Amino acid sequence: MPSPAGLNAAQLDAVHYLAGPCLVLAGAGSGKTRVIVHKIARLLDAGYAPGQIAAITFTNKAAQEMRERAKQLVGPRAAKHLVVSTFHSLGMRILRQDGARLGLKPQFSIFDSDDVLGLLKEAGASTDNALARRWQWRISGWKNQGLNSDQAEAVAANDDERVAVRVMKRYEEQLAAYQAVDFDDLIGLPHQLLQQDDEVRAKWQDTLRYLLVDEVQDTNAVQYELLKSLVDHPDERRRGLFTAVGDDDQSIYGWRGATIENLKRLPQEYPSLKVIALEQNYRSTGHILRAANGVIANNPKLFEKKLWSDLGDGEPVRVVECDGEEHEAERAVARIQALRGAGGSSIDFNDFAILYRANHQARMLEKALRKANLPYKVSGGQSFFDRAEIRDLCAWLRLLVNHDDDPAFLRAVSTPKRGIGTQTLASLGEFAGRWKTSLYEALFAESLVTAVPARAIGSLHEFGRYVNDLEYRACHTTGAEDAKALLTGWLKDIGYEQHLMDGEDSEKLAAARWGNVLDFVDWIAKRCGGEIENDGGMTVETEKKSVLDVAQTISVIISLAERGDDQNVVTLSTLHAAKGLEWSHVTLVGVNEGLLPFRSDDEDMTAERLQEERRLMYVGITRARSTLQVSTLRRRKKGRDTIQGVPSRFIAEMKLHEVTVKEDPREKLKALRAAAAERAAQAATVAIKT
DNA sequence: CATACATGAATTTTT
DNA sequence: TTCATGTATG
Repeated sequence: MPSPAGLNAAQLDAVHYLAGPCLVLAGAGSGKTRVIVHKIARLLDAGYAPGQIAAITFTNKAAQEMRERAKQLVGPRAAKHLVVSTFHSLGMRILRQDGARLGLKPQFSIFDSDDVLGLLKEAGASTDNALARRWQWRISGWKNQGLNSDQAEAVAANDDERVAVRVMKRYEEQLAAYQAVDFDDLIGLPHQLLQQDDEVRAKWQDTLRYLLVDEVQDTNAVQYELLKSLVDHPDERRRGLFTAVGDDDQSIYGWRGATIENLKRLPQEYPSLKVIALEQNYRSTGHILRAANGVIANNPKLFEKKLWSDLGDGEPVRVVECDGEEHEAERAVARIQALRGAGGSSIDFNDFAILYRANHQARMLEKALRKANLPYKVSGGQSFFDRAEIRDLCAWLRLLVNHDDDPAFLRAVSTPKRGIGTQTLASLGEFAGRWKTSLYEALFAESLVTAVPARAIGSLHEFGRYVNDLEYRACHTTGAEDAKALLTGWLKDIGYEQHLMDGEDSEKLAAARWGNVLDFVDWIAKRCGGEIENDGGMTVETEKKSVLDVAQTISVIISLAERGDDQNVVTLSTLHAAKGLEWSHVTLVGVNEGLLPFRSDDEDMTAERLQEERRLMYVGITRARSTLQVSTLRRRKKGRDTIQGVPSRFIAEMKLHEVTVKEDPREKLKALRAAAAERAAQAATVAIKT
């Protein structure tokens, strides 16, 4: 019985319960974003100011979507002041404002994982990428448990870990010296700050009075603690004003520190916790949902919850047995062609997704799609901001924001090459190390002449002066037009276009890179504001920002890469990257023992691991709206030999009554016809990749 | 001894 | 696709 707002009974309960802590168990496709957005509206009605309501998500994309939907419901005016942000950007906000209490200047840099890798190699005096990755992984794991290097030392279990602890100690020193933080610190440091500083905690508790947390099942230990320190108000009446939304059955990030313990702790630590389950699924048909329920029923339950749908039975789930990966890819493509052919090509490419466990499985699928001339995109490919040219420019911007950001300095100073070689930089680095200053600071030291030859000093000073001047201008340039002029002037000054031409042997590739650079410039200029946003009739004037302001937020914003939602193409995605998305027609490939559930040779499969794999299967199944095809391999490659493929146990768990489809000649014929029609159509759009 | 090319192998990902 | 390792050649 839908309410005027179109919410069902459970959803209404969730929206209207404001009195205390609330946990919403939102099954797949049960309309949880709707609930969050309506709850925001309800909170506004109840007298909360927009700025007192914070909605926390994991990804920028989710935050953006939530803000957008909130805007539609409560209007742009209120939506503008809502705090809708990721854990990390909230952490950044807290640190920028109050990080000084931890000895952090407001302009601190944020190191991304490549910077961190470089730093760790330095800290551990190693050039081995794989080794440094393992350190990075280990150290991040500790940090996600809330451990610093001293505490990690106590738990280090073997020699490898003890080495990692040593590297971590050195790494902590480096970060402090550079006035930099890594992504984990964006959670850990705010938490530490709120713990140790009552004044700051009181201030933030007063600012953010009601918290809505999306995907709680994905929080790690430190994120949970951060939430607690915001929500545990000393005044009993204001304690625990939050709504946590999540689904224990969709917890698939245990391997990166997310812990389902957090969901168990909630009812214990907040005895008055109101638990509401959203069980009506608005996405999938009966066959699909029953298969999903069948699989997940094999996991132990944390909370009782069973999805149902009134969309009818729909099509049965198809299980397809394939000879090998190539055959499987062909059949996945044939399925798309058959459905499109059957629907008179009225079905968009957008409605199809092929999902797999591991990235490398995309290769064969891409090949088959190209051959069939179907447009596609590979989600989870490297982002716009990972490209070398964009990272070059980001390094410059970071250096402007924080002169002590040494990795940024090193990248900027040699991009493009300006007569400052490794020899000079090594001497400068040694000098800076001796005096415990940043490279940039060292550059202006009088005694530098003792360490670096005069000729090199000239180039260094020139660079330093330029950076200084550029910073000054960036700080005083606001508005899109002026920002663009400044940025293009800068690119010209440093001769970046020429640099790209020199560095690339294919002129076409260089031009493509330059195109990215120009996109990037436009993107920054746009964010410098003065922009009129159009919101369904309403126009909102956003504040103008300086180029430096925008530069400050860059490493936390990666939304440009997500463009392409509007392209009408087939999606290829890992199961992990598919979470939260949905398509009418989904094919799950490689549903074999060893692949899904994944089993590695050197680690044995614990019950927890298997359960997470099962949840992954569950996530995959529940992505589908109307049809689902699951394919298995009769033979699959392992190392250099081919082994017999064993269908995944999850297929049996779906409890399907249908017989496995071996090969359907009619489908093949339909596919052939569709393919012929398709051939006349446009060429394949290839994924955004270099 | 160093560089260049070929061959083979590959969890999952965000900030 | 990318990345690392190994072999062969200069």
